[in-house]
This record gives sequence, C-alpha cells and structure tokens, in this order.
Amino acid sequence: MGNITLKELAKMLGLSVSSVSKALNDSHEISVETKRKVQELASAHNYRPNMFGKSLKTGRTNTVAIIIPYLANPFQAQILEGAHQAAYSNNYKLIFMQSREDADKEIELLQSLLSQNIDGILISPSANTSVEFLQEVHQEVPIVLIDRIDFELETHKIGVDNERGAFAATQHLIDMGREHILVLNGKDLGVTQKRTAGHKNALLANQIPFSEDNIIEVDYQLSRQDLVHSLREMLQEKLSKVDKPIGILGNTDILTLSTLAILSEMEICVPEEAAVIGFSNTEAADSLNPALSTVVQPALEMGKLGIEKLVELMNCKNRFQAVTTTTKLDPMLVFRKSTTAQPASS
Amino acid sequence: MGNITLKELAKMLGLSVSSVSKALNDSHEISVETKRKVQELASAHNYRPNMFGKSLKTGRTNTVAIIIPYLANPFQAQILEGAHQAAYSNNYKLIFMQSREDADKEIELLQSLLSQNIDGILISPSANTSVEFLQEVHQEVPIVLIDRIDFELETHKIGVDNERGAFAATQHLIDMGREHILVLNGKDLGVTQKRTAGHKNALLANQIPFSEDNIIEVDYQLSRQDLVHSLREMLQEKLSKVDKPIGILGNTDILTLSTLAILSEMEICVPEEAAVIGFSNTEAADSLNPALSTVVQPALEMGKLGIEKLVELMNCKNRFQAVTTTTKLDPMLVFRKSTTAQPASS
DNA sequence: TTGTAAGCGTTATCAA
DNA sequence: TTGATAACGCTTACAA
Repeated sequence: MGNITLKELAKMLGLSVSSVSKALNDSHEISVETKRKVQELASAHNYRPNMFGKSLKTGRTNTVAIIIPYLANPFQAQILEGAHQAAYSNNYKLIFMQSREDADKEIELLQSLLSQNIDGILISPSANTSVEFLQEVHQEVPIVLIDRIDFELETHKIGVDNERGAFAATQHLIDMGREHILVLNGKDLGVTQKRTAGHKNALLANQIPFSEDNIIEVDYQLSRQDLVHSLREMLQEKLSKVDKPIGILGNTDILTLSTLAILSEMEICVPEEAAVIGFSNTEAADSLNPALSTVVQPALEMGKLGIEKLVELMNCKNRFQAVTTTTKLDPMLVFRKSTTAQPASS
Repeated sequence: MGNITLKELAKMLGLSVSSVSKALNDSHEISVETKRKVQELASAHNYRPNMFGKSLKTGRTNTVAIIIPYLANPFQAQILEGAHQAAYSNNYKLIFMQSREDADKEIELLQSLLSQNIDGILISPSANTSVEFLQEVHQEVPIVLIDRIDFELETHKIGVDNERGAFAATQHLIDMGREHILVLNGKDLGVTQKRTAGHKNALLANQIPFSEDNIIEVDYQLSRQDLVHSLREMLQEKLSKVDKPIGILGNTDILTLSTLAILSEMEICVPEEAAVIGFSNTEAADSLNPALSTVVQPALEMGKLGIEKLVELMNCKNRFQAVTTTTKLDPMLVFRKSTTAQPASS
C-alpha cells in the first residue's frame, strides 16, 4: 500500500516527474490546464508529498522542537500549549520532548534532533546541562532558551521575573496585615533563590526585618509522603513560636497545597489566622478549599514568545550577528479567598 | 556547517561511501581495522546519520506517534508519560500531538504523520472522529486505540473499565454508610454513560433504588466561573431536599474539586455530612482539604501497554490477519479522608 | 574485504 | 510550457 508518489502520478498522466512536481507546487512554468489535471488526479489519489524526499532535497523540515524537563507539569504543559499555538500559526510543525531533568538524556535528544534536520529548538534546559554542548548545537541549528535562562548562551531568552513575583506576593501579604511571613521553599530548586530574594526585598521595602528562621526548606528528593511529613513537622514547629496572624508564601504547588491541608488539620483558619499565597499555574486554585490566591506565571505567553523569537532567528540571514534579547515576563497575581479576608484580631 | 556526511568521511579516508556505511553499521563484510579507523574518524567529527537519507532508503523511521486530545490534562499527560517510557525501552522515538478534540485537526495530524513515514500510531481519538478515516489510515500504518475505544476499528484497543470504577466507588460510599448518593456528571462527556451505568449497577446490587434526581449534570461548555456557579446552584437545591449523610461521586476533577469548595462554603462537613470520592489522576488529591478519595485510572499502564501492542502490530508480518485484542484495565481506588470517617448521626 | 551503481521521492537546473 | 538529468544522504545488491 503506502502512499502514491510523484513518479506514479507522472506515469498515469503521461507527464514527466518534474512537470508534476512543478504543477503541484503551483509553478508559473506550468499551464493552467495541466495544473488542473495534475492537481485533480493528485487529490483523487490522496497524494501527500513524502517529507523525507522533500527534506533531503531542500535541507529544511519546517519543524521545530521543544524540550522541557517534564511534560506532566502543569506549568510546563502550558508552555507547550503556547508553543504549539505559535508554531501552528507560523506554519511550523512542533515536536515535543522531555528531558526528565537529565542532562545526558537531553544530549541524546538534541543529537537526535540534529540528525532530523530540525529547523530550530526551543529548550528549557535541565538543571545541570552543559553550556558548551548547547553552544555546539547552536552552531548548527538555532536555539532559544525558555524559562531556565541562566545560561551563558548568546541567544534569545524568555523567562519569568521570579523576583518580582515574589516581591508582589509578599507585598500583598503585608498589605493584608501579615507582617510575619513564612516562605516555603523546595531545596535546590532553580526558582528558590530569585523568589527568596524578591521576598527579602519586599520585607526591606516595608522595613520588616528578614530572618532565616522564617524560611522553611523541604527536601524535594523525598517521597511525597515523607515530604508532607517533613513539611508538617517544620510548620508545626514554626507556627508554635510565631505570633498570628501570619502569612505564608508557597513557592511550589506541592508545598502550598500540602500546607493548606496541614493547616486544616491543625485547625488553623485560612485566611483569618494564616493567609496563604502560592506560585501556581494549576487550574485547581479556584476549586481549592479555600480558593487559593496565586502568583501565576505567564506560561502560555512564554511558549508563544519563545517560538516567535525562534522563528525570527531561523529567518535571519546571519543569526550569529543577530542582536539577541532577554525577555522577563511578569507573573500575574490572582487574589482569592486564601488571602483576602481580615486577619483575626490577636 | 551542518553535519558531516558519509561521502565526506569516505573522501577523508580514501574509502568508498558504501564501505564507510557498512563500517559504521558494524557489518561483518568490513575488516576490523577499517571499522576502527572509520568509527574513530566518525566520532571525531561527530558524525550523525541523516534521518532523511536513511528513512528514504529504508522506508522506516523507528518513530511512533501518539495523538491525544489535550496535552495539559493530567490524565492524558500520564498516558503520554507511559507511552514515552515504553517507546524508549522498545527503541522507538515517540512524537506527541494533540487534537484539541477537533476531528478536522486530527485528520490534518494523521495526514502529516503519513507523509512522515511514521511506523505506527497510538491514538485517543477526539469525540467526533470518523471511523472511516481511521480505517483508511490503518491500511497504511498500524494504529492502536487508547482510552477512547468505542470505535469500530479492527485493531488493538486499550481502555479503562469505567463501569467497574464507578461501581467500586459507589460500593465504597455505600460501605461507608451513604445510601443517598449524588453523581456529578459533565454533559456529553464520553465517560459519563459508562460511569453512570456502573453507579446504577452498584445501587441495584445493594437494593437501593436509582433516581434520575440524584444525577447532577453540568454543561461543560460553560466558562469555568459559570460552570462553578451552575454547579453550586444545583448542589444547593439537591442538598436542601436530601437526608444527610450523603455520598457524592464526582466524575470529573473540575466538578469534584469545585464541590469540595462549595461544600465548605455551605459549611457542610466532609466526610461527616457528605462523603466525596472523585475520578481523578491529579497528584493534588493528597494535598486537598480534606484529602480526596479517588478512583485512579491506570494512565501510565495504558500508555505503556498501548505502545507495546503497537510494537507487536508493527512487527507483524501480516497485521491484517493479526488477532486483535481489547484490554480494559481496572481503575484503582485510593481511600483518603474525604470518605473515611463515620457519618454524623442524623 | 572493498567498491560500483542503483534507487528511495523530491526539487532545481538547464535544455528542448 | 514541458522534460531530462542531477543531486540530497543513505543502504544494498552485486561485482571486483
């Protein structure tokens, strides 16, 4: 079975292969009448050009790839979604890959992309990716960095202003009358540093002293159950020696959602006794109990913008002389019930 | 720039292209010494075979594709994850695509796959996909159906036993002393029918009369906000005329999570006054308030098994005579706090 | 053990 | 306006 080829069409029409090819590509060299006949027969036989023949000849594939650490992460899935939309409207095919935060796996993926003549790559590198390798790849095919933009690669980068997000969230908690704020961090996560810095700055701007004691750092290597257990213990300890009303800034979904559950167990009312805001892109925020105020990352926009920058680079005659840009998009604050009631009077 | 080719390697080595090709493919026709030289030079120059030349020649790509409706759906993302794992361990590349529940888009995707000489396709078809088209595609390249298996296509199918899942969940609610059970359905969703049937059967098996009045059906076309609003009204109405303790079976995440929030607003205690169990694959179940009992679909296994069946089919000499199987995997019940406390005495 | 040549399905150049 | 031919990078009979 398989697909019908140009050759076969040509034979059926009594034309040459090259004429058929030109007719199907709507070349001006071919008569209107011939074009019509060719195109009719082609669609009657459901002809589809073979990508491999085409790409082998042209050296292009009209395909870009995106590599992210984990597909099953809502934030990253939204990046994908945005990339998908932008690729589609720029007439590129998009292929997805996930590195699982594994630099070796990532190298494998990149190499396989190179042998596929991919036209461009959008990548959110895993934590320990070597810049050198990215550099090498970038010599052959344009790369654009997304989300994880702290790599010394001379190219377009699109990220989120985590510092600003944490600043705004902290300011919001302060505005809601919470001067005592706990921060929930995942140990060694990439975003931790910037978000903590933003938090500190907000305290500073409000003349509130910062204390390491208010940072709760949980080991993200633990199993889910152990992680929750460890979080519970630390929360209980911190809460026992802290004046309410307090505020809590959750820097990851797991930590924030678990904290809501733990507070409920401890019979601490949210938001009256403890206001909670989390960095989160989950749709569930609205349906949580209570509905969770969130710092939302512009994931869709990142994906879109990433592809657009990539297209720009691919269309560049000499991309090594192109002016490269670094864009930091602002997260958006969504206020819901978990922060928006008056504190209980202490 | 670009990549080095066989031809170039051959010239550098003073060998013929075919010898180099054979050497790199570790053919027994080539002397050990030559192989060594060739392979050394190849890796020194970071040679990577060009997929297009290769596939054009061999007609194979070692690539399978998976098409699902929505990437950003945790359940479907887990299917992807499973497929990814199985493809990897079977030495296939996997490319992902999403149809967005749009039959036309899906046709486009399938056609583009056909022109890419993909070796096989795993698909969870959109609701209104035409079987005829799937049939046609299946003539050219093997297809395996996953999750949405109610299509008259003669091939392997892997799905979930939704009826059984709903039966078990209902039985669990009954076991927990809830004889009055509300069911939350999304209107026109594919899973609704089977799950409702399973629910009815469980009632029957326990000599509990079924009443349409206990089915809450929400229009899934509504915006998130309107949907929650409409759900709230219906819940309030039903709950006002129902004896507690009741049980609630949520057939989708949005409905279940929203219900938890609404019940909390209404100051109805879960599980004491209303026990809640939901069909869900979200990791958040553990962190909800209260932790949510769930019927978990074996998404990872589905993805894996789907690829395995596909590989089986691809390796088949004559796949049109192959015996095709339909596998229904059992969902798994996970009991958490939302159903596992004694009902309040009424 | 190595080399030659043909061919996979296209497109592009040049000639008719 | 159409056709013959070469080429893209690779594999594979078959010949040397």
